[in-house]
Amino acid sequence: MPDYTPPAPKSERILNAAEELFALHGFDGVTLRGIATAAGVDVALLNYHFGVKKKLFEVVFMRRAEILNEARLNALLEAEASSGGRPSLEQIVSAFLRPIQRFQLTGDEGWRNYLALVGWVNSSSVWGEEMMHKSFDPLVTRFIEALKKNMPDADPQRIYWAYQFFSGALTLTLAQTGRIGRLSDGLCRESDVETVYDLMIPFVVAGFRKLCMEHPEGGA
Amino acid sequence: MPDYTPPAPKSERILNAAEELFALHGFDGVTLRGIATAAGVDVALLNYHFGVKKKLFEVVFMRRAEILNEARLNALLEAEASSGGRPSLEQIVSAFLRPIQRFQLTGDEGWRNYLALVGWVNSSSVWGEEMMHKSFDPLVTRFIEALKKNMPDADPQRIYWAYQFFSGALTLTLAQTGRIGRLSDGLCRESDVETVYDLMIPFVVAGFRKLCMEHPEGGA
DNA sequence: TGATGAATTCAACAAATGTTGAAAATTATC
DNA sequence: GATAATTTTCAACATTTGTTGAATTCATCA
Repeated sequence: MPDYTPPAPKSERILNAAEELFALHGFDGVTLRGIATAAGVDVALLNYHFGVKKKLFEVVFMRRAEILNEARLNALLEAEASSGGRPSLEQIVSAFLRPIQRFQLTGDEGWRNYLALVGWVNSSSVWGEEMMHKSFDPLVTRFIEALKKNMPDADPQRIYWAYQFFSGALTLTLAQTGRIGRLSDGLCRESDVETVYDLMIPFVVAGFRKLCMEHPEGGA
Repeated sequence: MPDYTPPAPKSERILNAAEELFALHGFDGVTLRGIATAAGVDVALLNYHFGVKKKLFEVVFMRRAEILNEARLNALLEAEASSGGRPSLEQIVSAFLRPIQRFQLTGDEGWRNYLALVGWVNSSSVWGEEMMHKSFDPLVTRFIEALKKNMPDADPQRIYWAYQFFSGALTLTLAQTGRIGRLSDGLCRESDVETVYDLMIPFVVAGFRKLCMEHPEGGA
């Protein structure tokens, strides 16, 4: 007989339904009534708990961002600790990706939806920028510092660009568009979380090395 | 005194306005009245020329797809011809990217908007899939065949995944989110089309090499 | 039990949306 | 220059949208 007050389940059902629908259709493609129906509550309850629509979206977006940021930061700190402050490129990139994989491997539908949502927001030109900046850029800046330290001779511009390519490769995969499945005629599945990061990490690391650790005149 | 009948300018103004607004806000974030106002025409004209909203979007999306596909195919054919049917990895990747750069370098606002729109659709889970598939996958399949031929010993799965990462890196950059500018504090600008492909090509080529041309047990 | 406050639903609002049919204007054809 | 066809606008429609205030249910606790 636990004596804690269980959190109001309906407000969480709203957030979960909103998470899924926003991930599928984006901000403007979702109606408050659609969320309410999916959550099995009245429309007015959304306003009662979370205010206007945009505020609801922000709550959904921030809810798991902090958890993910903390997991990533811990992974980076651990990599730095276990390497005497000199983590390898693989370790840095892995610290950025493996926590995501861990959350996906739990099978939690919510995390899958959330990560697809991040993929969506990251590619959304107008107001995705503000939200990505506020919720992720502090941590990203920390990772980029680690990259700069790992490659002190690299042109910072190249590190930023390599990160941009890295970020694009990641977020497209998170977005769960199903395109690679169709393109490969079922040979590859985006849901194959077990192996995708085993491929993404070497791909990205090789790109970083080429871009940041070789001189431009390095050969054909 | 030219005797050709000039194409109805208003229907093109509609397409251009729609192109820009869809690229900025996505399908559901744009209203027909917003497009009509931006184009300086009446709302009903959109239905008259292009039918329902989704049809208008498809026209916008297909309009430049064929041009881009043709330019890319020609670039690939040229690379194959100039190499005796054995283009290098750099040549294949360049044939995929340089035509995009060429269109961007013309300074044509329409192409910039269109390419941002492609970036948006590519990351959009639900109905982006169908449109990307119909308009781009035939050409993409052709490129993947060239990649397979270039790396005959590679596991096809790895080629598809490497292409997925490639595609993500490209489309995030096309999406023009402005994020890298903010992250790098103005050091890098997405609009710097002159140099971004000079970096993207070696990044991607190195990733392909690592993933598809080395044995999995290849070293730490 | 009864009273207080929070959580939830009901009903409805004004505004905006996609779409359409008829009228007006423009262009092409003879 | 009259007629037909195309293009464009006008005005309005039925829905849907986000949002809100009042009413109702539920939980807490003296």
